[in-house]
Amino acid sequence: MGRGKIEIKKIENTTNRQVTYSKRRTGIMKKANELTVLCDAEVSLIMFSSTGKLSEYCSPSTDTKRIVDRYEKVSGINLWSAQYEKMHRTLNHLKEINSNLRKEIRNRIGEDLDGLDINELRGLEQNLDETLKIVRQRKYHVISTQTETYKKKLKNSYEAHKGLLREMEMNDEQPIYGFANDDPNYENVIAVTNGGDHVYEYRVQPSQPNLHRMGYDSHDLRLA
Amino acid sequence: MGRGKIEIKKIENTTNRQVTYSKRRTGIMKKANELTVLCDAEVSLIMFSSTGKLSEYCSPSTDTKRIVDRYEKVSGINLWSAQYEKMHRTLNHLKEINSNLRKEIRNRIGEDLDGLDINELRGLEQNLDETLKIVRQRKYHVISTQTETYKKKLKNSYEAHKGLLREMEMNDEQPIYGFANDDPNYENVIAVTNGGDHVYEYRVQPSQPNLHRMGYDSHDLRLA
DNA sequence: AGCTATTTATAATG
DNA sequence: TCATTATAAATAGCT
Repeated sequence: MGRGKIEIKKIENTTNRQVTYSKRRTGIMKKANELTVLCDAEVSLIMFSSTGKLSEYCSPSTDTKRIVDRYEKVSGINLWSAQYEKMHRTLNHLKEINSNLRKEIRNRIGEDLDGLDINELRGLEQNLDETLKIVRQRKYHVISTQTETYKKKLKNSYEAHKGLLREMEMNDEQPIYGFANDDPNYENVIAVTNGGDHVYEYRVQPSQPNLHRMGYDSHDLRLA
Repeated sequence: MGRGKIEIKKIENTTNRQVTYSKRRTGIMKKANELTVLCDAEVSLIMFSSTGKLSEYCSPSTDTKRIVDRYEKVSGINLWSAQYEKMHRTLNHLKEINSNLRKEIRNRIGEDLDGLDINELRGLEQNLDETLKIVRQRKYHVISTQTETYKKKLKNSYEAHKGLLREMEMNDEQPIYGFANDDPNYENVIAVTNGGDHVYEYRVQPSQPNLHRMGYDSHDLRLA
């Protein structure tokens, strides 16, 4: 429909193409609107020119989002909402799990115990008792491992020192620095480093037990 | 463009409207395709007739989802993906929290202690110790409350019995059933009910401490 | 669904 | 980009 018939294939002349795009874009939008009004239809028309420019028509009674939603439902083609729904369910599931986890932790720091019956309380008590034993075991293990390390370091230090002294004695036969005897009891030195168990028991005791002020980090128990 | 000019307003005759819809639908889809080919454009056209029937055109080089995604990006109008992105971030955040909560619970049941340093172990130990005290306190409170209730019930029972006996005595002056004396020690009866603390301490001891087999429910600690 | 008179869209041009 | 116009294309009314 014009001064001459044209073949339907890409217009290679850029200017020409853009002019044609502009004219036909207007035309198709007019057609879309006429379809909407005459036939009581809902139409969504989205166009990108070859330069990337966006043009849009949508029936005034609705909006693009609703059309696309309806399109998804009717076509069964799954653009987003199914994924979205699934994610939403996952999200709520996770929230519930987290809420339960927080509740359990609260119980395990001695809060919200009112909801537990006598059997649950007994179970929790025994459980805490067992855990306490395990934690103490672990603590003693760590302490003794550290102590062994210190002992070895100190022993190495002593051996090195003794070696240096011998070297000096060999050089001028006049020892100046050295231990009082040849068999120094470095176990005694270590005893000070090791101290006693009470050293490790030192803690600030808040009047209200509050994990957040303590060395062992508790995660925020409020709901996210 | 037809035998007569028509006004652009809703066609009230249903048959007529549907015929016109069908014709113009074909027309606009042809236009959309011509625009795509001639001008190298991307076009998405979604139509719903007044009867709810869906028709669609989309440029062959792409698909509706990609067009709508691009539409969202370019227009800044937020149909799905922004919400989707936001939800995705929330989901990951929740997963992280979940993981941390599980880790904390594992620590609090004596697992995965290898990752904790000596200070954290000490904190955890003290914390568990305090919680244990609170739980025991709560347990004793529940036990004594229950005991009080039992005492009251038993006392009421006894009073009722005594009342009945008096009634019978008044009726035939020949008591048949009754307590051995007028001041029965129902405290003794209760002592059996109450038992001792050891009664409540009864628990199965699994060789490997495992919360799942125990009375106090622990939530599944695997990642969801 | 076809036909065709007529309207409408638009290609070429200025 | 805008206006004009000759012509192609779309389609309203009819069968």
